[in-house]
This record gives sequence, structure tokens and C-alpha cells, in this order.
Amino acid sequence: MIDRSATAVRPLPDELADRIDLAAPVFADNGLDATRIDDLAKATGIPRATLYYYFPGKEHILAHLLSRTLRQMTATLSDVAAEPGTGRERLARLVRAHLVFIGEHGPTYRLLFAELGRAASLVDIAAGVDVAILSPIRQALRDGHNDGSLHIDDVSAAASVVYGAVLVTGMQHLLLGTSGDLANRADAISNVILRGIGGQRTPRQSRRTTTGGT
Amino acid sequence: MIDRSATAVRPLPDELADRIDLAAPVFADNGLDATRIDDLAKATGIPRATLYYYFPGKEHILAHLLSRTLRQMTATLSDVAAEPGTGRERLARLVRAHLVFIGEHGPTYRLLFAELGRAASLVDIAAGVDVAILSPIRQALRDGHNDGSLHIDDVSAAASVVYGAVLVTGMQHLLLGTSGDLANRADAISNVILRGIGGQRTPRQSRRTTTGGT
DNA sequence: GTGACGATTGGACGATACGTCTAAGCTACG
DNA sequence: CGTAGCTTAGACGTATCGTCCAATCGTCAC
Repeated sequence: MIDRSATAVRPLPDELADRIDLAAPVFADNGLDATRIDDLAKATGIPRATLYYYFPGKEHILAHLLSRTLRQMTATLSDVAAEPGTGRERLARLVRAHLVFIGEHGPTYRLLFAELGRAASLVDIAAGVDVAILSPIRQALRDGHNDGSLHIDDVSAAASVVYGAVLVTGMQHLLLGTSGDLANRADAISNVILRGIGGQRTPRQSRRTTTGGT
Repeated sequence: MIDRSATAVRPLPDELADRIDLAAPVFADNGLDATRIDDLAKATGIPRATLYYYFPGKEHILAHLLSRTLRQMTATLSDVAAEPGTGRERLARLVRAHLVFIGEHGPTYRLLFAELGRAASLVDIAAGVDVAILSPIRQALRDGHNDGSLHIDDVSAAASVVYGAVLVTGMQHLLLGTSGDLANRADAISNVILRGIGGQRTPRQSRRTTTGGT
């Protein structure tokens, strides 16, 4: 379903489908609007007129590429989620796989989110993000709750926490080029998420060290 | 420092500074590129030539607006963070205040992130986000750890988790128009973060209910 | 072989915005 | 009164978009 709307009106020949991938780095470097159709033509070797023959505009070319990446991500994550283990184990694996994916598809992933809110044709993609990312997380959470390896009160809140942690960590990595190893970060945030940051079981609000904020 | 680069080259007269705010909804509705300078001129009542007199281009107008919102957010959050209480209490308040802010400044907030990666002039803003958002969180986390109300092993991982949860929740609200009350969601994610989603204290990986994934 | 049809592509075109620039008017201050 | 800076209308030149046309080419059916 993503295919029909996000991709070309005419079916894209295989040979073209391969070449069009060369447009990804161009978009990644420049963003949607700074990218000129002529740049895409040059980068892909597909003449401008031909691009317009298959795509209504550059925005749809981007949509095509993003939906492709999204499909990859969906496949990757759902594979990981399908491996056996407790929900808890699978959740940790998901977090890790997701971060690794971000590490590998950095520019495109960033593009995915940079352009998400924009361009009407990308709406399908926004929905796809939910399916690709949140749904396997929710599933692992539910399974973990059922098999006793996790304790979930509010699945959607928990999913937001998990995904948010991954997203922010990934984006910090992409935008700020934070310290190397994403796999380590994955473990760190999994730890936080699993154990929580609450102090002792019975929190004592007695001592208040009013550390002067700022 | 944000001021000098992100705002105008010439000092912006007060009267203009007020009017220029009217450009925010236009940007919010259309995004950076779909917004025409003439639209801004019309919306603000400031003639095109005058806009160009003070700003090098529309991109800088947006930067001006965003840095303004960012300052507001910085102020709001640091106020909240400064209120007395345990780190844990202040963290919860931060989460709530942040989500409320998102609820109130929805379109601009979304714009803030939609345009973050783009446009060279917005780099300062990316740095500002870190200062405005993550730094008070980290502070609350540290204080909470010191006063015993929180238990933090890895401050930066914990901060990513907290901020990620807020961001994703807020974005879901903005993009998908999820169910109403952001304050409720704030409590829900605070709960998750504080308590963690790990099952019993000693996780048993014995029983594996291999719930068919997908 | 020939004709038809779709794919392919170069190049021209009109439209839209951008950002620049000029020149005229206005305000304020000395 | 004169200078300096602010303000603004409008004209320009440039870039890019998306459309369109015409020429070419390959393939398939008859």
C-alpha cells in the first residue's frame, strides 16, 4: 500500500529502480529542497525528462527512497523481534538492532525524520514509522509482560519511553557525532529502562537537598 | 550568543520584533520552504523590502522565531527545575512542564524539530536545544542521585531516556493528535521511567513463552 | 517488412520566487 | 537646514520548477 502511493504512478523499471538509489546521498546531503532535480539527474544518470516521466516531482522521489529504507527497517526489526527469547530479551535486542540500523543508515534515517512532518506525499511514511518501529516494541513489551520477564502497566507509555530513548540516542549520535559505540549505548539505555531510575523501593521524600538549580 | 548569529544583522526595532511574531503561524502551517517571503510580508504587515533590510532571508526569520521559542522554553524549564524538592520531584515536574509546553506551542515546537537538521543558520539552535532541554534534566538527575530520591548509573543514558520519552509522546500528540491529556501522559511516562519495566527484581529467564512475533 | 505503441530524452517554455538594487520619501537630530 | 539612517515600492536578473513537444528507438503483432 505504501508502494502504490509513495512510489511512481507508472511502474518503475528495474534498471531505473537501481539507479534511483543513487539519489539517496544527494538528498541526505542537501535535504529535500536544497536538492535540485538536475542534481538528481546527474547523480543517477537518469535524464531529467525521464525522472519526470516516472515521478511527479522530487518529493515523490524522496518518498520512494524513504519508503524503501522504511521497508528495510521494518524487515530488520521484525526479524529481530521474531527471534526466540523472553520479551525482555527481545526488547533489548530490538533496541540494539534499531541503534545499529541508525548507525548504518545514518543520513537516510535522519532524512526520514527531518522530512517527516513535511510534504503531503510523505504521510504514508509517517504511518509506516509507527508500524515499523513502535509495533514490534509494543509486541515485545506485551510478550514480556505475559512471560513475566517484564512488568508493564501502560504499554503505550512504555513503548514511548523505549522508542524515545532509542531515537534521542540515535539522533545525538547523528547530529552531534557523540562518542562511538552505539551498541554500548544500547545496553546503557536498556539498563535504565529496565531498572528504572527510581531510588530505593520506598522513596523517602524526607531529606531535601535543595541543590540550587539554574 | 544565540542572539547575534540567529537573529538579525541589524538590531531589530521593538515594533518590528512584535510584528515579526505573526510570521510564526505561517511558518508553522507551511514549513520553511513552502513559506513565501510575500506571505510573511502580508502576515506581519512588514513590507518585503523591510524584511530584507533586517534579515538576510526567510531562513533567518525562522531562526529568529525559533530561537525566541527556545529561549521561552529554556526559561520555563529552568524555572520549573529551580523549584524546591527532591531531584525526583523536580524531574517529574520537568517532564510535565515540558509536555505542557509542547501542548501550548505545538506548531512552533514541531517546526523547531522539523527544521533542526537543516539550514546552516539553525545550528546554534541545535546546540540551544541541548542547553534548554537536556541540561535541566541532567541536573535534576544528578541532584536526585545525590539526595537519594533517584538512582542513576549513567546520567547521559538516563537523560536520553527521559527526554526521548517526552519527545516521542509530544510528537505523537502533535502529529497523530493522540488522545487528549498531556498531563496524564506525563505521569504515565514518569511512572515508567522511575519504576522501570523490568519484571521482578531477580529476572528469571527460565520460562520462555515464545510468543510468535511479527 | 511495416506500422503502432510505449519508452526515452533533449531542449524550449512559462511561471514563480528569490534576493538585489535603486530611488524616493520620511524622521530625527544637531 | 542638512545629514544620516529608516522605510518602502517596484523593477530586475537569476534559478528552478514542472510542462510540453518532437525526435528517436525498441518491440511486438500482423
